[in-house]
Amino acid sequence: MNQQPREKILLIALELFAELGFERATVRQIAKKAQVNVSAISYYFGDKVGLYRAAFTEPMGSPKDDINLFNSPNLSLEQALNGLFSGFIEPLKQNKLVQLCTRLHMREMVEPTGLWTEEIDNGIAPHHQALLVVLQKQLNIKVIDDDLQRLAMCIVAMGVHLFVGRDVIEKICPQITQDEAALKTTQQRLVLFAMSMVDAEAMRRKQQSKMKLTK
Amino acid sequence: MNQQPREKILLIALELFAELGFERATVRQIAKKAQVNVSAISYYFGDKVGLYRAAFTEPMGSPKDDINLFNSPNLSLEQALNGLFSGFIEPLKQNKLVQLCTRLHMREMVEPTGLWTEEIDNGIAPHHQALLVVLQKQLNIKVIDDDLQRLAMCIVAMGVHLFVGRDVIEKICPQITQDEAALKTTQQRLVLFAMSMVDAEAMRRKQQSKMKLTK
DNA sequence: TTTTTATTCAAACGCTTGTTTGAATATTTA
DNA sequence: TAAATATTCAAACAAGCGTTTGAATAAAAA
Repeated sequence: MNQQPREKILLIALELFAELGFERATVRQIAKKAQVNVSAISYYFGDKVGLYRAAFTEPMGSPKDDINLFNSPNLSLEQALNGLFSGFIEPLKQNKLVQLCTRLHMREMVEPTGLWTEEIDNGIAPHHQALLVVLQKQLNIKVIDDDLQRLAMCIVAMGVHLFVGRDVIEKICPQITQDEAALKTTQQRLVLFAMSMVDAEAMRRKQQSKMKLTK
Repeated sequence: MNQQPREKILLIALELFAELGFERATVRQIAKKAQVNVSAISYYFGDKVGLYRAAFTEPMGSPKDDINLFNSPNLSLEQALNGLFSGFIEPLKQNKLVQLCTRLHMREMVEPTGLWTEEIDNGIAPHHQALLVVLQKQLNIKVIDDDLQRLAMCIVAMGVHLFVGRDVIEKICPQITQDEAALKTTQQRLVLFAMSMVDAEAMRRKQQSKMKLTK
């Protein structure tokens, strides 16, 4: 019976950290809701930071697999973008735990506790790099330049906004994420828009090089 | 000499609230940095919440003017989008105070204290509505539907991401927002991408209605 | 069973928080 | 100048925080 209270604390902590943030969520509150004594937290996790770290790290499986969703060499641009955006869309329809995890991660963006910089290095930066390579291939560019960075950033922005702008979306247009059908359509639109952006960038580069030649 | 200490407290509070958030920024810290006694805060603002409210509200002028940047009836789509995105880009190059205000506002998105919902109603929703009307005109649509909402949301997402994704941008591609020239180019790209998205949506609608006819 | 280990618990600790107090000082008003 | 008002200040307050304690209890090992 070692696992039971520890896991219970961990889940409740995840909930409260995600909902309230690190400071607002108190250890007494967590202990009470998890129906354990306050000291159980120190007992199992050392201190509050240790608990936060565990809640932030443990529930999520290793995220190394899903990078292949848009990284595989023989993927079309549309397939790659679908893989990219499904990474944003899927959590929105999956179980509560995943939602809590993502919410906690989003929280780290504005309220960095230090784990966020690790997350950028280990999670986001590789993803972004993979996307850059996909776009680089698609646009047939030799070196990754600032404009490609801009394109990539704008593409991921649409996915990120589904989480970060959740409050706004729920107030202004909750329909677009309310159920699985709506989310599916939303994903299709994201892919469509991203592809149109890639096209626009390709066109712009063509015109730019033409301008250089005539000059 | 009534104004001096009050304004000083207000500015320091804005800085610390923006940097640390409401909880982490303590009144003692604010008082010390503003070189006033702790009780001066209660004296001028009642309590910490009152100070936060003042720091959140007072420094920003009324935002009713800039909605016309993309709302005026005789604007082209490109002009309207330029107006929209300049609202995101300008703060990034303007003085520190505006940056602090926007950072504080962004903070409210993830760490809502209640002022955020007001902000959505009074600031964001009207802007979004205005954008919807612009897009509606451009696409020649009778009623605003979910897909138009998706388009609008994706467009603003690119602007929002410049603030929300600041940490990521500064780690992965700081060049795209580092100086005024880079920001100018970034704004141009945002407009370009947004227009391509509008085009894509127009095309999609055309094909969709064609599909319906043939069916 | 006895011993050892693991877990729970109420209580307390030290610290920081936001806020208040009441006297001291500066400023304005009469 | 004298009275009244506005502002500053060090000190204290109660409350909540994360954490620790040491005894009580449960579980496992001998």
